[in-house]
Amino acid sequence: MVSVTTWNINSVRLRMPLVEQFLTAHAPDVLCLQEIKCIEEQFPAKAFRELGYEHIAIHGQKGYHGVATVSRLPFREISRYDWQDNGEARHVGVQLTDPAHQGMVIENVYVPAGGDVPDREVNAKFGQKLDFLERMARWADKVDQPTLIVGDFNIAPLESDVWSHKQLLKVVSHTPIEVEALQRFMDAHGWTDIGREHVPAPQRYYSWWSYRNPNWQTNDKGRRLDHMWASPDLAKQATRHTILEEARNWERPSDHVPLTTEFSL
DNA sequence: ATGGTTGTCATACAA
Repeated sequence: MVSVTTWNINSVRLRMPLVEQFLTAHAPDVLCLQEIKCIEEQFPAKAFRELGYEHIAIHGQKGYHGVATVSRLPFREISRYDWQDNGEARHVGVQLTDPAHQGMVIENVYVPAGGDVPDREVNAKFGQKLDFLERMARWADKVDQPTLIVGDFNIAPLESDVWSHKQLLKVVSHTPIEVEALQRFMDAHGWTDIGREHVPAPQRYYSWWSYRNPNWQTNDKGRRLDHMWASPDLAKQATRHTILEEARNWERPSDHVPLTTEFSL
C-alpha cells in the first residue's frame, strides 16, 4: 500500500504544528505541500526527518508560492517545471525508487490563482493561468509512466465542486474558459479524477473555504480546488480517498484541507 | 456593488 496526501498549507513554517498533528495521526507515505512560502533553506526539514519523512524535495521561493514533497519511501527528484515561464516555484516531480512501488511518479503542482478578473486582456495573471494549463497539457501528452499529479489546481471544474454554480460562473476558479483549459489538460493524458471516482458528482465535495467568511461551516461556501489525478492504470489501483474536512477547524488553519488517496501497490 | 481574511515582508502583494 502507498498513501499520498496533498495539502495547500499556506506557509509551512507557520503551520508546522498542524502538519505534525496530521502526520502523527494519519501518517501518509508521501505528503505533497503547496504554498510553502519559503526558500529551501527555511524549510523545516529537520522536523520532517524526525517524523520519519527523510526524503524531501523542495522547490521554494521567497515569501510566495513554493511546493515541497516529503516521503517515508525513497524517491528521486526528477523535475521542476516552470509552466508559467516566469520563474515562480510551482512544481516538483519525484519518482519512487523502491521496485515494490512500480516506479510511481508523483507530480506536485500549484496552479496560479489567476487574479480577480477572468479576462486576459485586462488581467495578465488570468492569461498566465491559462498559459500554464496549456503548457501542462502539452507536457501531459507525452507522459508515458504511471503518474499521479496532485495539488492546488485553483479550478473547481464541476457544478457540484462549488457552493453555487450560477453565482460563481464569472468568478475566477469556476469560469467556463478555465474549466475548458483544465479539460484539455485532462484529455491530453486521459487522467482519472480520483476524487470524483470516490465521491461521484453531484455529491458535495469541497477542499477550500475562504478566510473571508468567518462562518465557513455554517455558510459552507466551499470549492473543490485541490485534486488528485492519476494515469488510468494507476487509478485502477486507488483503493480509498479521504477529505479531512475537520482540518479546516484546527487552530489557525490553512484555508485548504488535506486530501489522501491510498493505492494497492 | 462592495468588502469581507490571511501570510509575508515591509507597507504592498498574492491568494
